[in-house]
Amino acid sequence: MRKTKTPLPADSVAATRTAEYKAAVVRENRRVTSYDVALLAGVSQSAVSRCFKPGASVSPTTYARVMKAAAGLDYIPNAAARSLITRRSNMVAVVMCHVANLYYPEALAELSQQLARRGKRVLLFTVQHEDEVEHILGDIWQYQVDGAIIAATLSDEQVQEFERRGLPLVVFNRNLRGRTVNSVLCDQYEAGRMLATRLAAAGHRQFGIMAGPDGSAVAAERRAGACDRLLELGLPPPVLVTGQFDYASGARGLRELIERLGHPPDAVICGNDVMALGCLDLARHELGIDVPGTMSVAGFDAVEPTGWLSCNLTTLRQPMHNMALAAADLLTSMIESHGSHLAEKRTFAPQLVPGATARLAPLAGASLAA
Amino acid sequence: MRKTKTPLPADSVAATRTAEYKAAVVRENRRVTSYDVALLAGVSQSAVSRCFKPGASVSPTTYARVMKAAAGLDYIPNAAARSLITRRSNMVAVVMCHVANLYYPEALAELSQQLARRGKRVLLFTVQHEDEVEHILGDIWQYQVDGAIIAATLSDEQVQEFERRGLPLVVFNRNLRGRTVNSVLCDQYEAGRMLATRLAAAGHRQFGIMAGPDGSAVAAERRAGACDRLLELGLPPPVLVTGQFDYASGARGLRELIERLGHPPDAVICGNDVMALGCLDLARHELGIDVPGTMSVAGFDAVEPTGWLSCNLTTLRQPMHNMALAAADLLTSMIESHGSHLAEKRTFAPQLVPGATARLAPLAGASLAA
DNA sequence: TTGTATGCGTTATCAA
DNA sequence: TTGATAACGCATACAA
Repeated sequence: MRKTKTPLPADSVAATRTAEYKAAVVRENRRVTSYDVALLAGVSQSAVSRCFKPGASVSPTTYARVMKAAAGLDYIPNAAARSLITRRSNMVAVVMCHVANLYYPEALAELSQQLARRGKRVLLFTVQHEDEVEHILGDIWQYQVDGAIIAATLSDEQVQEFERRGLPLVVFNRNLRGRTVNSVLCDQYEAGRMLATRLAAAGHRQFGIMAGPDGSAVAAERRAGACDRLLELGLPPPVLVTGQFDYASGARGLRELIERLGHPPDAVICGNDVMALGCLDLARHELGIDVPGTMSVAGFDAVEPTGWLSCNLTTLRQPMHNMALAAADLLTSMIESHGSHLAEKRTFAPQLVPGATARLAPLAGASLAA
Repeated sequence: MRKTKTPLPADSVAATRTAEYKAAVVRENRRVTSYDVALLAGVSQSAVSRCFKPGASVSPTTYARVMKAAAGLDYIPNAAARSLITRRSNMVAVVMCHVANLYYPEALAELSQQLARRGKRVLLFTVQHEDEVEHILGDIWQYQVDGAIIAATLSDEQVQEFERRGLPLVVFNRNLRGRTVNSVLCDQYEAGRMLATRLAAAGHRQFGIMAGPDGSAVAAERRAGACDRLLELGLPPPVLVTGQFDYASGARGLRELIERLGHPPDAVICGNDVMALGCLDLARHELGIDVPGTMSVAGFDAVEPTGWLSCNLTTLRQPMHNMALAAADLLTSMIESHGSHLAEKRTFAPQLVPGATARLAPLAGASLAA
């Protein structure tokens, strides 16, 4: 204790006491708790707790003293302890497959933002293939998240486990047939149909379809939509190849299409943009094919590079912002309703981005206006 | 109770008891706890706890009984409760600025994977601008993460707060001058120098430098490296413009360069790849400039599209995989050493990706061999 | 190896 | 409005 002739001003005394407290906490290798703050502020621990709960009843003077003590001690409530009793962790598990791919980051960024706006943080689970999801479910249960948004295909058993555990679940961009589960998706089947319709209307007859990998549900639906529509229209059966959703696959796919047909198809519908760009580059820069003069190329997703001059791809956009918003809303609503929320499927329409790599017929509405 | 003439087989009895337990848990609106498992397995709660702790001493029979009971009740230890006592949440905060940008997703995916391998999960904090970081620090303290990896510039005070709270911190790809803080980075200054050197050696004299936004430390270092090197080489002062790291900025920047010079520069060093591609597209497709014949264009990051045929950009690659690995290692080591880990800065060299948008002189070594 | 007892840091209930 | 007290679900020291 330092001795002074004149008594210390109140502020200084407070500062000294605060410093002593902090030293004690460090010495005893503890964390700063609400109890420390209470002691320093001269109130009960529950008073401190109430000060950090919005809308609790505390007198202004108590509040001020507590906040001052808390600030001095760098006190922040411990979310783990809180979640133990409130049963709310304010964390949401987000599961994604290829975060490094071009389309997921946008979804993730939007989700993170929308959830943050609702006071929830994203606990991220990345996985290389969709079938690895099983391995991380255990972690999801452990971490006591308030809910999960999963951009992967779940089995019936897996969905049931969510239900059994009462864990709110939103499936993102996967169409789980036969299961009533909350989901947000872009209508991939319709997207495939739409592209086929518009291309066919422009006079293309021989189609090549370069689908995504076999494991992908999204790929399967886009392919099915396009194929079904072409069949309906009575066009010659399209030639079908598959790729891995990557750039190299796009080039390989086009080579295979040409080999099987003996010539380039009139139009190539690619499973996603990256494949479409691989296809496009090969056609233009290696094979010297006139796109869209003699061959049209289109993709899905409208990822950023498709808007660039040198790409300017014809593609279909998924309204990612709205989808993320919907997912966050659905999940929040489930969390808040404690399971009484009815399962809902929110499907968004894809939006055609004309680009310059495909000849498209004008819309019916446009021709009327002409 | 169902009455049966013959006694139920042991398995069936167990199943019935398990079902009763589950029903009770639901009825009382509780969660399944280690205590429930203990009761069902006929052991103490601590025995259950030990069964879920790797390397604890439990007899095989106890272990088997506990695990059976646990499986029957879908029991999983509660990580929040555990973290309260172990002081480990097994969560790491990752803070990033524009997750939707092309370069971050790769970093995030790598980080998530490397951390998962070490038993840690990523709690994601996304932010629009680097100066918003301040707002999320409070959340970081709350969530009791074991450490943080931050891809944003921190102020001295902010770094000090991490130290004060004893929270392990790794700064990702930001060079915090004057502060001893663990960081992993790619040498952006050297990258700028390298590009200037190689372009100058190929005979380019009049440079345009299209830097990234003013707020970005990475942008500033790349620009400084290039400028300093050009000055050293005694070349005419480069014309300097800035952009926002986006595609549109690249085109705008080139227009501005041409306007200020009266003609295209010999070479444009762009602050990142996306701007470089914007610049390149404008030059080739709108202005009809021969790239790299009369003007060279180069960028930084080697994001995926730069490898595509129609882009094939000359750029510098950051060894993201190694950087993520280093960051995860640094952080784990800090966490495990309880603060005795000495601050370390791990700097990785950028790697030139020649591409086809810039004339580059052969390396000194190559010319010797000739 | 096993069980008992205690504490982690908070919120919630209730009486004052 | 305030304070005492009891959970929340687990891990750990200690005794058996």
